[in-house]
Amino acid sequence: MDLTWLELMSITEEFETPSEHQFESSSYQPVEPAATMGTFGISQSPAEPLLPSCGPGPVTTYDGSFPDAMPSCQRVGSSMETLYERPALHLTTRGVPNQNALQSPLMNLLDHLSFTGASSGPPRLDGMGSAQVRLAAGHRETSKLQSAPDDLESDSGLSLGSTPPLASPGHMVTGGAAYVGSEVTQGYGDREHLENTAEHCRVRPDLYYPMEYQHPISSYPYPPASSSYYPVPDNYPMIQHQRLVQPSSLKHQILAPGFHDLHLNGPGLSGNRGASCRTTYGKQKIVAGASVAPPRGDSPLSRDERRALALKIPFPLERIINLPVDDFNELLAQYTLNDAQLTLVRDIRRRGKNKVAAQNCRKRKLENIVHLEGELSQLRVQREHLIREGAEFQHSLALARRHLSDLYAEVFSQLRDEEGLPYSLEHYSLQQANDGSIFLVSRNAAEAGD
DNA sequence: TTATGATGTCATCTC
DNA sequence: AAGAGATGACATCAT
Repeated sequence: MDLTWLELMSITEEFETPSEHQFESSSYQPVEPAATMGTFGISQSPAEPLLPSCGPGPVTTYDGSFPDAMPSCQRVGSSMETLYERPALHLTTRGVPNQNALQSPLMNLLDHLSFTGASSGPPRLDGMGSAQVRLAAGHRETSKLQSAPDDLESDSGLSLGSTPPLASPGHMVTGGAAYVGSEVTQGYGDREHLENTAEHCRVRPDLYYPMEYQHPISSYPYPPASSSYYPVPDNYPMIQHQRLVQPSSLKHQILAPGFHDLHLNGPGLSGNRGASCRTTYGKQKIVAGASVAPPRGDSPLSRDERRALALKIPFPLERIINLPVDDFNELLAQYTLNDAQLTLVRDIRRRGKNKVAAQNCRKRKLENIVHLEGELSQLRVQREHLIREGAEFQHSLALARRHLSDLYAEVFSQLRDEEGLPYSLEHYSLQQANDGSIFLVSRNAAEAGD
């Protein structure tokens, strides 16, 4: 914007110093030097006060369409465009080199503002097969991964919908198999229970509700809000969505037991199972991640989710983040939480809100960039119009001067014949009285103060 | 291996 | 004073 403004200002400066560039070598030279070389001096600029009489009235010849934003320019251009001929092409295009020179950095600037939205494409999941094999067979490896410190894991935070889940049926199947293989042997063999668990955890994407896109599985029956980490928001309508796949199901199927157990049985009962969830996640993440990491938006558990799980936070993260402060405090009052839990809950709330704020901030930033890009385009159009009108103005001005010179020579010739003026034209200068009258004054008299 | 974009998080400011 | 939102800066991850 600043650059464009400077360009526009530079144009006005150009207009103020016209004859240095544009017309000094033009076809009007035989006449113009008469006015500029002191053949006769004009103590007041002759063009402006005399121009209205130079032609039979304004004739608008410019056929371009000007934007509304520049009416004054249009008026100038049309009023100055008198009976004289249209400007030559080399006049109207005079600004082009400047324009190009100035456009280049602007275009370079805009080149960085690419909104192609080129998606990175679906994640590669071809490594999941091997990951699954290892998940099913590698208990030793699992236990090794179990001990991985939490802080070494992703800092990706909550997945509240900022990243559109990427569909991967294979991903789902593999994840489900991994879950079944590891959890059935730990007491989750009941098929109905398993289905309920998977279904239960599919509710998790309702955390996406503040975002623009929604998950398709809202048709699944939501469990009571107090029984899941991922309840449906209180005021969130049940909307049928059209997505055909449920890309996050791997995460939820893998993680279902721990969460389900936590909230069905209350805190304190899910230790090993929660650990098995983390183990499964950790194994999937590390083993599969080496070659084919799961999509970021599909990461099994966020750091805060894992921490909440570890500290047995007895209510869902969604409520922690999205409840109004009064309701949130009321929620906290319903439970007896230790300091660590309270700190974690408040951190989760702060981070969750800030994450949404950051998303909004970035969205606004992009919108601002798009808006400024549009303004820049408009300014470019205006600039081109100004350049074109400036050239036409210069042309009209030159023609007016030429006309005035001819008129002046003609009048002087007439006066000299009628009044018997003793000197040639160059011995006189023009002076204008307060009433606008033009006087022919002898230079000698003028110098003498007469 | 490096560059780049997307996203989360923290610190800080403002309201 | 506390909470929430906005935003720059930085880290991390995926591509």
